[in-house]
Amino acid sequence: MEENFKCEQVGLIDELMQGKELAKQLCDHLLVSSSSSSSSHETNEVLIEKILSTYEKALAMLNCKADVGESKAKNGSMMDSHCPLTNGSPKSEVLEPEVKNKNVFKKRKTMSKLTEQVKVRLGTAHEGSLDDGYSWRKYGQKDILGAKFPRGYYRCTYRNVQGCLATKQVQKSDEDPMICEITYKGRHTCSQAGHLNKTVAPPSKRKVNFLGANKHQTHQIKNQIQQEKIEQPPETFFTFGSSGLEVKIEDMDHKEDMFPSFCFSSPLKEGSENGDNNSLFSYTMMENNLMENFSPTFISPTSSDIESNIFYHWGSTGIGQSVQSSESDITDIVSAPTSVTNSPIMDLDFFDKIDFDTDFPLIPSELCT
DNA sequence: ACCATTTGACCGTG
DNA sequence: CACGGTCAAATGGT
Repeated sequence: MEENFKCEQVGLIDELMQGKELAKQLCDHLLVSSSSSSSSHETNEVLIEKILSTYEKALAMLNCKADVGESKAKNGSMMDSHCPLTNGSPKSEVLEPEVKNKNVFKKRKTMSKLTEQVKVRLGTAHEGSLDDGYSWRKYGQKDILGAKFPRGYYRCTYRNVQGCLATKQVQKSDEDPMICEITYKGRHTCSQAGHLNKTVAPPSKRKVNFLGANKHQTHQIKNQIQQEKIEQPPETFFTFGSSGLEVKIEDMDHKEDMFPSFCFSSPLKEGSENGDNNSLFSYTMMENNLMENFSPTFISPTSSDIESNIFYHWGSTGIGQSVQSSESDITDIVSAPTSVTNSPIMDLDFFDKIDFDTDFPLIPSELCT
């Protein structure tokens, strides 16, 4: 048993290391490509394919391991210590693992879609202003047995146009009506997700949530990431300042499908007036389609007057992290109208701002701290 | 007129 | 059969 586990772990590490290396190469390619006209798309594609394949293997191993681990480490002690990947939010008392975990393995069979649950605390904001960067269209509402509040069903706005099958369910918490539990299902295949960094927001109403990072802030980001990754809480609450949104990302199904997550936030240039306000964005990679999801919708640079950072976290738990942010930032983050037109700023520039080499802490030691 | 939301009906699953 | 999820007609807002 132990042997098996170690073997798998080694294999996993190999795959992930390889993935990291390939990602790095791809990054280099992209950087070169952006300057030279003769960009070798083919090479890039090959790299991407390799990366995807690598992660597929790694995930397969993880899934396999999870199967093994379940019976043996029922209490999660072993998994906890060895691999948060399989237990990102250890014993979260907030979660109702009963429902979620019960069918973990069953789910694999019936559920090709991934799910991710997020808790959002609503401040002054109402449900409608919950914005995760995607545009959703409500298609149903249902009273749920035993729940005080009805559950709202949303699907991607671009479902019909682009065949994007992402959906989410929003339900207010029984205990605290100010808390919304959002369950994401499926992944975005629409342009919102398909572009590495384009903000593809609906024309008006909806807003997107990311602020671009300045190049020189990369170091700062690195440092913060390094610090934060050490003390990453099993669960994290985020607050959307002016809107009063707090987001808590809980790892759920990623117990079986653990994917790296990105966390983009917009810290204030210099300590905010309200330091207690955090903003966040976390995007969890789903399935194996890395690139497809490698596209948290970015905030409109309309807030270009505000320096901001993008934090991403290639985490092991799928849990986002919070970062300080100013109220004004948050306002922008939550409500800044965004359009495709002003987003190109983020195009590929995003990668310029990221040093794959060091910023992608996709290293085994992190995967299994 | 177009688009998003609402809401009762319908359907699949356990 | 009950429940959760989805459909689609009706409704409302712009």
